[in-house]
Amino acid sequence: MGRPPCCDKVGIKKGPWTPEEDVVLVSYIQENGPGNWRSVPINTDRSMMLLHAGLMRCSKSCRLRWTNYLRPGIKRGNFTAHEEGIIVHLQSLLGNRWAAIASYLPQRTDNDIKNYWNTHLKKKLAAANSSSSSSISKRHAIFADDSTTVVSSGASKPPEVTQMAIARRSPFADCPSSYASSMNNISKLLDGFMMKTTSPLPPPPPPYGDATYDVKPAIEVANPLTSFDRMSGTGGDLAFYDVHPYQQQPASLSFMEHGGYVDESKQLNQAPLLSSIEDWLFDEAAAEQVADLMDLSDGCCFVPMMF
DNA sequence: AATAGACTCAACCGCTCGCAG
DNA sequence: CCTGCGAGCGGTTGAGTCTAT
Repeated sequence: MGRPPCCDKVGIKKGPWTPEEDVVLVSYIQENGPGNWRSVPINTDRSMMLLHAGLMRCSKSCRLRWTNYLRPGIKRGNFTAHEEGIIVHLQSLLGNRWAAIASYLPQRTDNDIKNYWNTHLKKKLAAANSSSSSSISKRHAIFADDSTTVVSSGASKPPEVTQMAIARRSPFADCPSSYASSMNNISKLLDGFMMKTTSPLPPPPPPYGDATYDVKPAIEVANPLTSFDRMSGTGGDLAFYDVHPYQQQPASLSFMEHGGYVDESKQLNQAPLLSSIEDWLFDEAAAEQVADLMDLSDGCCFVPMMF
């Protein structure tokens, strides 16, 4: 079962992406838009090879790189206590459906959330569980097994319905504006790339959590990525994500037109239907219990509309 | 200072889903 | 309805980094 891997082709590069490759991919997406992986230039070969301007990567790898790293609006670095609470809350509800969880935190990628869960939150919850059998776990029977995929709190509604409601309630309109868009990261990256043409050693990309990496730099006029503002519609202020569930007001659609978050936009058009489990999801008391369980009170910024 | 072990996270792999022909 | 293909998802891996000894 399953199809042969798309990257078996001889000559297709694998492994870490170089800044040069990022630039090539970004340039390509600037021209063709994200999500058009099917329509990437195919060089006489019907395989999924992206052979654009010398980028020898398969489309799968390109898509992953774009969605997990280069996509505009991605927040990188430390997860806030608020985000942790949301993730724990949603994981208990949806199980390891990281894409669904990520749809509620559009600035985080499913990969990022998955990694963070596996490396941080799982341990936190395990420690909390071992120390005390909390009321939250009793109430919802959710933290006993990390691989839980079905919530045992009596939800009869299909997960996708729940997802829709979750997506409708995106709290992003309330998110602080301190998020760094990956556009800025790319801008930095491009700076490095361009400097490379004049200096032998471009500055290495700052490490995770580096404040300078997250602080919005001035995007140089000469930077080809400046047009990302137009493409993404964010204008650098993440207006794209400003989707209030009840306003039903489409955010900037230019990015969606290129295939970004189409699912969410579809979901937003669904009629609101709140099950009891969804009520629980947004139940303030439940969230507080999660926060207590995880001891997330320090610097916590639970958004009032959420919790 | 050197080394081993633990940790992190970007990227890959295998699979399913959905659509087009 | 069947088949093939691209997109997307979740699990896993392994190289790089950090920390403890």
